[in-house]
Amino acid sequence: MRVIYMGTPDFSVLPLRRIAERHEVVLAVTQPDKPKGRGYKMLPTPVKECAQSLGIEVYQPEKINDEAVIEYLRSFEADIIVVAAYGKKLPVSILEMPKYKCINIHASLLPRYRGAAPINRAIMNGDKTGGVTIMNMAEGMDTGDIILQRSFDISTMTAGEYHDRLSEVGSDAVLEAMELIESGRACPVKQNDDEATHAAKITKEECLVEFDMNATAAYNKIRGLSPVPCAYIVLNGKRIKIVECELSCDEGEPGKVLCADKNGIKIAFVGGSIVLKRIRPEGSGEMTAWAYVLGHEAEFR
RNA sequence: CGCGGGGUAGAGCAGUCUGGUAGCUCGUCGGGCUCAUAACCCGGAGGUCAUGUGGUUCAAAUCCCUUCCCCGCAA
Repeated sequence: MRVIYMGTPDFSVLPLRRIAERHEVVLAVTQPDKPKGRGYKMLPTPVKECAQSLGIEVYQPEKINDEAVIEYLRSFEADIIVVAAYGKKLPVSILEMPKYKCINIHASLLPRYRGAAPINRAIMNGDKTGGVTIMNMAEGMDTGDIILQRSFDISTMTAGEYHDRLSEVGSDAVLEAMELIESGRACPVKQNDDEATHAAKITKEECLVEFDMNATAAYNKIRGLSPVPCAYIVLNGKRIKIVECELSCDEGEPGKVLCADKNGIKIAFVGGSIVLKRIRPEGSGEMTAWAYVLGHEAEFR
């Protein structure tokens, strides 16, 4: 099939590669480069980088809902448009454009976790099962009919691990869905809107983990925010991001450091405690919790 | 030139303000104690203090300047 692929972040890279192996990707649409990162350097989006390395033409319109842009897309005469975390809402004129319309890879088991941050939210809520959905795109946010879903256990994953797994599973699923569509065997199923939940964007304020919360909830929150944007605590006045931690049954006065040794830094929460394993102190890179203790002995005596 | 922190032994840090023999904890190597140990005791190795044949000085990790790299914030 002739495919137009639309996507932006890392999540969208693997599906693009896989699709390009089996189909003719005639254009990759991605967000414009923006000055970002330290020193406001202009950085290409991950999808742009990938597309260029594959020799696929890249298109980065500022505004997607624009007559000239839409005409340009139409000129490629694609059979299908595949969208994976593009980052902007598409107008109906694009959704209806190709013969096989637009399909989307969404990182949740719809109708749960429609919206911006399905991966993080699923882990933060302590879900046991997660997965990916391939659907026909509709006007509403992630409301399209479901072509197929793939689910798996996520009860011990971090958001980062879940993200990577979703990217793989999503790649296989989208190829399968494309086969179904091309052979006319796809039978999309309507979503049950009553079961829909919304996965709101993560705010910075949410990343602060306070000691008066339940230990299990804190554990889920930390996993759900790792490795980005990354949960943090304030210990001895310093912000410390938590990359990896474990749950422990030991109890104590919330906020108290129960022990700090080679296993990590154990801090009491409500109804249990959290053992910090790998952390990222402010102004410094990632290190083991024990290494941090060695360099800040006075604080842990 | 968006704001800020940092580069000192394999790891994490102190020392820099107030220049004057390079320190701490861990690891590592050797030895000891022990039924035994990740515990304890003794000893050792390991640094051109990121960079510059830079500036100031009798003397620079420390003060001034150059370049490179890393990180946090913000987007």
